[in-house]
Amino acid sequence: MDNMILIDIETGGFQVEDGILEVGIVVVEKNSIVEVLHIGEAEDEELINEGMGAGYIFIEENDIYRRLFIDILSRYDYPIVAHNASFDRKFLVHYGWMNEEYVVYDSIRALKISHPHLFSYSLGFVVGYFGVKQEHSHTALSDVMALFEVLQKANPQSWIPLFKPLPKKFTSTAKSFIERGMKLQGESEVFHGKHMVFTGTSQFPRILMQEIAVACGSTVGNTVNKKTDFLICGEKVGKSKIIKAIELDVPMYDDDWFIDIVFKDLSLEQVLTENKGNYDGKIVTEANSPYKRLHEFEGKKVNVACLSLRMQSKIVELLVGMDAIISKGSNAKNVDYMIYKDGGDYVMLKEANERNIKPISASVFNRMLLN
DNA sequence: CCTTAAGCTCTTCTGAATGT
DNA sequence: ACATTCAGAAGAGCTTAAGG
Repeated sequence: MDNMILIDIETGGFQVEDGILEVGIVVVEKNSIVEVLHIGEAEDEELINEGMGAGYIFIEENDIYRRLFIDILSRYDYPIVAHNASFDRKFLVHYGWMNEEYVVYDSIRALKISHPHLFSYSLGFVVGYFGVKQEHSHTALSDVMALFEVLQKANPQSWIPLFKPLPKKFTSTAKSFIERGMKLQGESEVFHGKHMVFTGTSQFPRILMQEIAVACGSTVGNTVNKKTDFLICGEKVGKSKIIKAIELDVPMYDDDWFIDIVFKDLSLEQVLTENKGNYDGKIVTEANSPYKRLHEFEGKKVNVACLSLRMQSKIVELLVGMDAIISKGSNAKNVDYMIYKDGGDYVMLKEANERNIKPISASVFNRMLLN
């Protein structure tokens, strides 16, 4: 993507009501920066490099700044790119700084496609992975400049725009009820000897609709034929079944008609079932692993500390595969290497040199595995 | 020829994970 | 807290083969 408007905002919190403190903007044309703009009003100069908007006043309702931003968008009209763009978009749309129709791309998504095997895609991590120098992280302009550098090095080719925010999904009580499992109660002969076929989606899953029909004395088929007495139609009906029903003069009713009749005699009882969950750790064999085996860790003691649990277990798994000896905890002294979280400022890091420990950030380790 | 059901494909739904 | 993605599961339709 040749032209884009990179942005980053710092806010007062996670919710839109928490307001906007800083906006950083970098306009890019053909891989070069053509305009840089920082919108923010410092209240305390000493705090402004602390990050997360510290030292700045709230500007979300300031019309001069809002116009400044809108002006940039109208002058360039390039797509907006941000790291976790939906977050920035939510704030900017809420305060009328941009229209929700404006085309927005998420750089995390693009980086996931171009570099699929990173441990993390947070800005801090990718900055480390691509060896970008950044002094003041979590300040709007510094972050957006760092994002520019990262994108220069990563050069992602696949950009998929964010969609417009979707309205909240409608979930009826009936629907959430059925998701936990149902048991049919009562007896009925209301459809005794009949043969019926269902099409489309209904308030209840097809299998339950069929079960209800059977409980009422009916038989159930999958295709309409001359034995069929009724075709029960929900939403999004099957074309072929409708055509066949018209052809064979089979009466068609909607699913409400069916439900009204059967629930005069029957009732549904909720049955609690366990959520199965569908997450099973994938088995990664050495043959299909994207990561290299690094022989320099073989038989060495490696300390892993101050990492997120997910990243720690990933790194430990890889190191164990390399026959390294793992030490956990943040006070290991007698080790050969330590792998630490990017951007962390740890006591052990400072002492590493005099203890003859080689420190490696998680992003650099990630890079070693993929090079 | 007719009916049934298995098997395939496509879509929708879901929980978990992840970012700020 | 919330939006979003991901990947697997489930739902539904269509096609086809088998059997009467």
